[in-house]
Amino acid sequence: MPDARVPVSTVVYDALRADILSGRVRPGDGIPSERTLSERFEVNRHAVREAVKRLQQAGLVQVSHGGATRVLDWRRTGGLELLVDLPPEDVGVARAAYELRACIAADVAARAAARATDEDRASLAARAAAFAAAREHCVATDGPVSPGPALLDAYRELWDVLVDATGNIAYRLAYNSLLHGEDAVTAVAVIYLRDELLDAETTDALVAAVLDSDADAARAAAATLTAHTLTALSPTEAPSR
Amino acid sequence: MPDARVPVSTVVYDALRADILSGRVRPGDGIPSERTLSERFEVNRHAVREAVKRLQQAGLVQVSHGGATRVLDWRRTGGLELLVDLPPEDVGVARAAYELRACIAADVAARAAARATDEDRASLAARAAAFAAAREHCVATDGPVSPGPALLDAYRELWDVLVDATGNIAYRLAYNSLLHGEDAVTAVAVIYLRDELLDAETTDALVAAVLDSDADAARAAAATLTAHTLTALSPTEAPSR
DNA sequence: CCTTGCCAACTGGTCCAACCAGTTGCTACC
DNA sequence: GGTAGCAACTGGTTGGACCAGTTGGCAAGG
Repeated sequence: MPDARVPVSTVVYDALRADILSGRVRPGDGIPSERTLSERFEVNRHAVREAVKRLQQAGLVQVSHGGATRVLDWRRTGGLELLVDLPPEDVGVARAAYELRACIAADVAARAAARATDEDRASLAARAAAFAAAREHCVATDGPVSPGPALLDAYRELWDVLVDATGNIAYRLAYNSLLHGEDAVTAVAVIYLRDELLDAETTDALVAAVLDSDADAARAAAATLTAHTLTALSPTEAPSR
Repeated sequence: MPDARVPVSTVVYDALRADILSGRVRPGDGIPSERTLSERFEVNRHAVREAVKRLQQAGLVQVSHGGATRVLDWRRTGGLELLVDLPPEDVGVARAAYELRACIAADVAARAAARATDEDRASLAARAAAFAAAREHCVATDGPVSPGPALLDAYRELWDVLVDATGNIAYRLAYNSLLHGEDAVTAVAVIYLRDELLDAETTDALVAAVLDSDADAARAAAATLTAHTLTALSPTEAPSR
């Protein structure tokens, strides 16, 4: 049994973050004082302080010396890294995330096609081959119904190269934010991404377009691929706000 | 004179973060022990711990009990919120950020046109009027050469409404990440955004398209607007990676 | 009565000192 | 020479104390 020692400050952080993101405490509310929290969680005040520092770093609370620590409106002050902390059971959140991914992916494909270096193209070809092999193996082993995590990993590595090939650090960081913690939802991600992962034809077209420096074709292929997943996520409904 | 008291933990955090983001310490390197750092910065170990917690939260370091704290490759592990912490003098970073913004803005415009509620449309009309008024005032006061921060604020509020109208929390958070700390660079942002801020015709077309639920026209208008700024940021060069 | 000023009781910020709990590497024993 | 174990690191946690801002009520003055 993995003991999975979790630092007490992390316990406090997770609890407070969950209270804020779930709306149990509302923006403008004050959170209890550090001394009160340290009693409530039965930990030392220093641990509480470390947790509060992290909340502050995440843009969830505003701390003021002498005054109360207030909860901020994370929809206004939070950064993209909060996305993976939102309640994963909310399919609206998932759709929102994949819409953003679709938007960025199309641009990434186009810019990768326009800017990829020879080195990038070589990496892309290698990853594409690995992905194709994984797909073959997956279809042969699991059948076409349920692609495994291995295929998803190979697909991610493919996009990894594309993102790097854009030479744009902002795309890179946004991509990181969208992926962080996705390991926790890999199981469900595979379901949503099924059609996208198994569309070999369009994937090949995407790779070919990038290798051929055809930005428009690359963008179109990326759009087609991501559309599969958006369709899988209740296409007719707008995501919850 | 504003004393601008900065908590010591923030001083340590800023120093360590700068060392990492600037590359003075490389991924895989170990950072000095907490006790060493507390001596070096002449602060208490708890202050160092709070700083390290924030570094950990930002995805810049990996802490392991008993072992050394190692620097991570922030280009792989960092989130979008790091973007505004990157050296602002690097024009490549600015171009990367505005490319991402352009990508998202086009999608935001299209989805806002498709999904805006009557309430959203009313807000949009109000903000559009306020922006137009600010532009008139700006041109009359400062001349067409240098739009002031007030115009930029009005423009941001306009986009604020559009982002909310998409009903997509991911767009909202990404938008937040792109704006955070931009106040620090408002002066330079105004220069880059000049042509975009003063293109009244296209701005009006964008608002009209959203009010008219014309997603394609909204996307096109947004693309035209953001293209102005990308052109201002050395259009012929790819951003530095 | 109302205003004004001060002080006490909060809040967070910082420090010291100690100990617990993992990791690492050298050393001394087998 | 191999290995068990001890020491000397590392981070994790605790307690207590004090400094430094903010807040609100209470009392003295108008």
